[in-house]
Amino acid sequence: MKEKTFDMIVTHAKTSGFVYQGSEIYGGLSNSWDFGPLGVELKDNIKKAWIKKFIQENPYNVQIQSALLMNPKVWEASGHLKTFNDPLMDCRQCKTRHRADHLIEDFSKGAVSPEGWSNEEMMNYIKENHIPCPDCGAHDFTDIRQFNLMFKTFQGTLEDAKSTIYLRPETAQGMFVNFKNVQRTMRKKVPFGIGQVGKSFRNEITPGNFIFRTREFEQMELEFFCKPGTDLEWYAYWKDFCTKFLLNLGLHEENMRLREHSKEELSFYSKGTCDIEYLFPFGWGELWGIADRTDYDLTQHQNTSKVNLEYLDPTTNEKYLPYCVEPAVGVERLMLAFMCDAYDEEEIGENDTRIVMHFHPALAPIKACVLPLNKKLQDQAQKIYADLAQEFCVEYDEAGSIGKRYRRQDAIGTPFCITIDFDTENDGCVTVRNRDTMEQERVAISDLKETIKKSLVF
RNA sequence: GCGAGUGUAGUUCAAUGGUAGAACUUCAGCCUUCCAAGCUGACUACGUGAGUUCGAUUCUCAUCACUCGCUCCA
Repeated sequence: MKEKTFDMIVTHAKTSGFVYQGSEIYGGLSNSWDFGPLGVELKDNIKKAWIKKFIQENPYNVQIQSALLMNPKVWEASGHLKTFNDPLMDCRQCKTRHRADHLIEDFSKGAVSPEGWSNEEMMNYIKENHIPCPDCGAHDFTDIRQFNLMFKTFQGTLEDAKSTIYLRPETAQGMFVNFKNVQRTMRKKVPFGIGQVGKSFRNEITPGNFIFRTREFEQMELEFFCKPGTDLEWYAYWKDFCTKFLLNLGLHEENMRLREHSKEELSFYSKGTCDIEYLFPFGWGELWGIADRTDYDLTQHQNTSKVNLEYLDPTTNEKYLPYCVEPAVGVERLMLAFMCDAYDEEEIGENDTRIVMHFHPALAPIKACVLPLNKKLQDQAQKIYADLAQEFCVEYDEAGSIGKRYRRQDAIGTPFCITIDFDTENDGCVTVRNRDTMEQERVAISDLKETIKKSLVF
């Protein structure tokens, strides 16, 4: 096996129909990506897998789809308007960038907390105290510039401050504001979870690493509500659940690790957070964040909205705000991990290589490709193709030698190649060739669907 | 946003102050009875804009995009 680099994977994704650069014919748009036919299938399969395991097969959870545009009060309550807003300044000498509030905190060794200060106040403090650049020691900062990580837009046609709204920076708040609706209408008892798959937008200062960090991205989040005191149990449960989910879909264990956040690293609302990390070719990167958010979010919304969000436990008659454990993962990020994990460039024989994407069949964009050994067999082959296409995403290919067609499917991760030969008409069988083992097996046409179906279980 | 670098077919690479060659890919045809065969042919590129020049893909500037680093990352 050849060593795989990130470049190889990115190139392969771009040239084989998984991902295209966004708005490419206009010179692109910074860090935007379009998903090609195969990319959409892969992405959808990942989402379907998540929904299957987290919602459909799970007795506790239901899913919702909340609006991308929400009342701005939501972001006031969640803290996003405050903390998604960074005062940044550059050192003109060494060209490094710093957060003004961090400079003040660090300089005063925590004695001064600039929380709630205006930019002028921070700027004045930095000047009066001659705070140097921590990297080069110079006193030559640019003015503070405010970086808001939320995408702003306007509701209605009038662009004034009153109509300012934001694209959601996470899907989670949709679940919190609908906590009561779901609990009541679905007659849910704590513990229960609300999940959502949907797009979020963040004006990241530094996006990059292909589709790893983008400004527009899709999340799969679960907000799991439980009785205070049982949260740590559930926290452990979901950590384990997410890990197994990835392993069952074929992610290599040696490329995964669980990293518990240190106390200093924890978000202000969180009692415990851990990341499932994946070893990308560019290094370890966060894949799945599992956080014990306590009752922070429901408390915030209850206080801001003045709506009582307490849950009445029907067996004990206790009233309380449930605690919340949140496993949150980005779809594109997961997709990238699966692509990196599946990518392989195999050397077979002398001067012969093939690119293989070893996707789990449930994730593979194309489940099978139907190939007539010879063009004379196309009628039979097309019939089989049409039949399979009713249930699965399959392809038909009659161009080039059989070996070449096998390789084409290997490169996009198709688990099965179904070859129709001159015996097919007599014995009703076809050759099924396995992507991973390259082995061939005679299978009756009537058993094809079952063979494919079996492989999709995870 | 700042600093450094990069920008020629779909991909990987050439050449050149007088508008560009190839390999692979793709497509069509011939051939072909299970792992990138062969033959014939076809499509396709100097990121964009301006300047210098008789003439710019080549030089200059701007712009856009990408890569790396920094700040950020619920």
